[in-house]
Amino acid sequence: MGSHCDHAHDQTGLDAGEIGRALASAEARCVQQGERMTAPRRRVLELLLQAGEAVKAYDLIARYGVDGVAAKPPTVYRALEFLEKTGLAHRIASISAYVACSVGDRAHAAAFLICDCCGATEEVTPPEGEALQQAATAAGYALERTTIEGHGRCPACRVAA
Amino acid sequence: MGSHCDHAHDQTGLDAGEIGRALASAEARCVQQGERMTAPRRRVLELLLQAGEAVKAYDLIARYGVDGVAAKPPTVYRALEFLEKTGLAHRIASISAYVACSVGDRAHAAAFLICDCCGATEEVTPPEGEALQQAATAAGYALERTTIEGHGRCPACRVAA
DNA sequence: GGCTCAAGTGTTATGAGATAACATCACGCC
DNA sequence: GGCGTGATGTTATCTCATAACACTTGAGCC
Repeated sequence: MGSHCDHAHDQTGLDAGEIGRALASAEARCVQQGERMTAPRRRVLELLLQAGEAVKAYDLIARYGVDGVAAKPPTVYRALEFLEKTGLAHRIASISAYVACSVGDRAHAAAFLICDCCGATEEVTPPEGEALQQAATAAGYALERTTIEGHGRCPACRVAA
Repeated sequence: MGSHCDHAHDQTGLDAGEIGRALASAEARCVQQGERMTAPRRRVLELLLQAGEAVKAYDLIARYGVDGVAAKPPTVYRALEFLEKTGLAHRIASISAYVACSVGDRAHAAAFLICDCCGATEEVTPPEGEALQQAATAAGYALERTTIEGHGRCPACRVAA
């Protein structure tokens, strides 16, 4: 699952216990915000947590059913929309993929480092935030959300190959 | 062309003379770099310059033929790939659209401000891409390219509505 | 000139990503 | 228990992008 190159990488996915705790915590956050953590939303978040890396929407669709039965696209896209809105997941526009949020926070701006070799993703607190905000202010723009994504090679892929 | 909201905006497209000069300059750059500015590449760049804002690939496909005849998708996508490679155009990932480069430079990193109201786009020099570069270095990543896009409301759309 | 080969183009077909529309269901509220 | 809102299931379709392959063009070479 998720190795696009031929050299070894650290396992990034969470174990079952960690996933259980993350799901419980996510559910608590939802309740606190007056949102509902329904079955499809929980299932999609679970799949994202299990993957531990960015996942394509149609991969989530394919993995959705416990018995290998695929979901219908809107089921997954609606869940993703919800998870994004509540800050539990993010869309990575430059690769059209989705990833579970790795900071325990509520809805927030995010930035990513993406390895073009193995597909690993790392969420970083948006370092450009302030600089981009300044450019926006200078141009008279009222900034509402940002897409900040850096592509390159992760430590493991730099060493290998 | 390109007004998504009902209030007035400044015209952003270039006039015919400016487009002609921009095309000539682009061609000169290509020759200098040992690249060829062929007919489909010139036509797609012309369409981007005429639009003066971000354009969807299939809008370019539809507008490609002088007599309203659409191009075939690969024709336009290949031209876009070339224009991006040479720094004459950029893809804006968060809205799956393309825009002519507004800086006379050769291939370079770019950042954008995008108005969610009217679709206007403004290219800004990547606000000290150093911040993201620093985060990458700290995480051990070798950064190769960046996607930096800010969404919000342009000056005109802030005033109106 | 004429050869050769790499880069570019035309064309068909298909793969991948995402959403519109509408019927039905589940839950909180009074 | 009835009502209304939000969520879900389902079908169909739309948008975005590329694979594959045949053909053409143009620069460099002899």
